[in-house]
Amino acid sequence: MNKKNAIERCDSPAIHENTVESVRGRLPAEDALFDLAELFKIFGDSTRIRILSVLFETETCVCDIACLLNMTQSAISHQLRILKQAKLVQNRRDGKTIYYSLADDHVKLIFDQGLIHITEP
Amino acid sequence: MNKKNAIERCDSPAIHENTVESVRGRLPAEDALFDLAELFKIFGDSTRIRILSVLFETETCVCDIACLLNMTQSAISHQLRILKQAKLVQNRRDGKTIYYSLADDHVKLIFDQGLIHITEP
DNA sequence: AGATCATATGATCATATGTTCATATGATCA
DNA sequence: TGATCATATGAACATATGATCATATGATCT
Repeated sequence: MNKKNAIERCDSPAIHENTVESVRGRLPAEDALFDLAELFKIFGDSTRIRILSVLFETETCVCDIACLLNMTQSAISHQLRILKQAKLVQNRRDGKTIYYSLADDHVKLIFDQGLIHITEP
Repeated sequence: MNKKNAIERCDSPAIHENTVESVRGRLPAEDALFDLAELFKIFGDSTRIRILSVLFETETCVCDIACLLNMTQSAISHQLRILKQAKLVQNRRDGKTIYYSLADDHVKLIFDQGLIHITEP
């Protein structure tokens, strides 16, 4: 077995070539993993998590969310924008007021799955 | 009703006092929400997600992970440290080699729940 | 013991991210 | 129409974060 057969794609050549090759074939697509990381990134901020936990209860306007979380309207608005771009929330206008609500049932499922991990010993 | 009864905890006074007060009582504890955001923050990075997706297949040593992901040993080691501190992975030593594996079944459940959201229309 | 291998870690640096401030937009009401 | 209210947004700034580089640690083998 000469050097050409060794896996040398990186500075740390694999120790277990068989394992590496086997696992490589079963990994999810890079794109999916990237998108998944992006999704969790959205959940990975206290402000956004708190906003979502408010919206789990009821649709809420920007102003009320700001009040509930004791933050500025601007900060909340910026984060709502991110949540909306990620399609986790949606909104509707009623006169001057804009109400935000969850876009999706998955959101709560993901949230709850995380909560289980947090609360269990 | 005088001003003292109005909710003025922030620069954006609530429009719907009843809703705000009602929701306030039902929100999860601040600590839990903070921890939850911290948890999702761990998942919110491509490298860590890719590492986890490797470990879903089999326990793997640092070197092999680096090879699989085409990254340096150091970068992987740093991220494994973060995953371990978050108790998402564990490790065992076998001679010079250190094998990492999932610490918890929840990890895959959270991962999969996110994947559902990604893959569904 | 010395050399080597696998991994860990501290410092550094560039980039990403969240909040603030000022201001813009868009709708309602007098 | 002008004033006001609710929300959105751009710029600026401070902090957080991830990769790299150099080096340390810890185990194995001769």
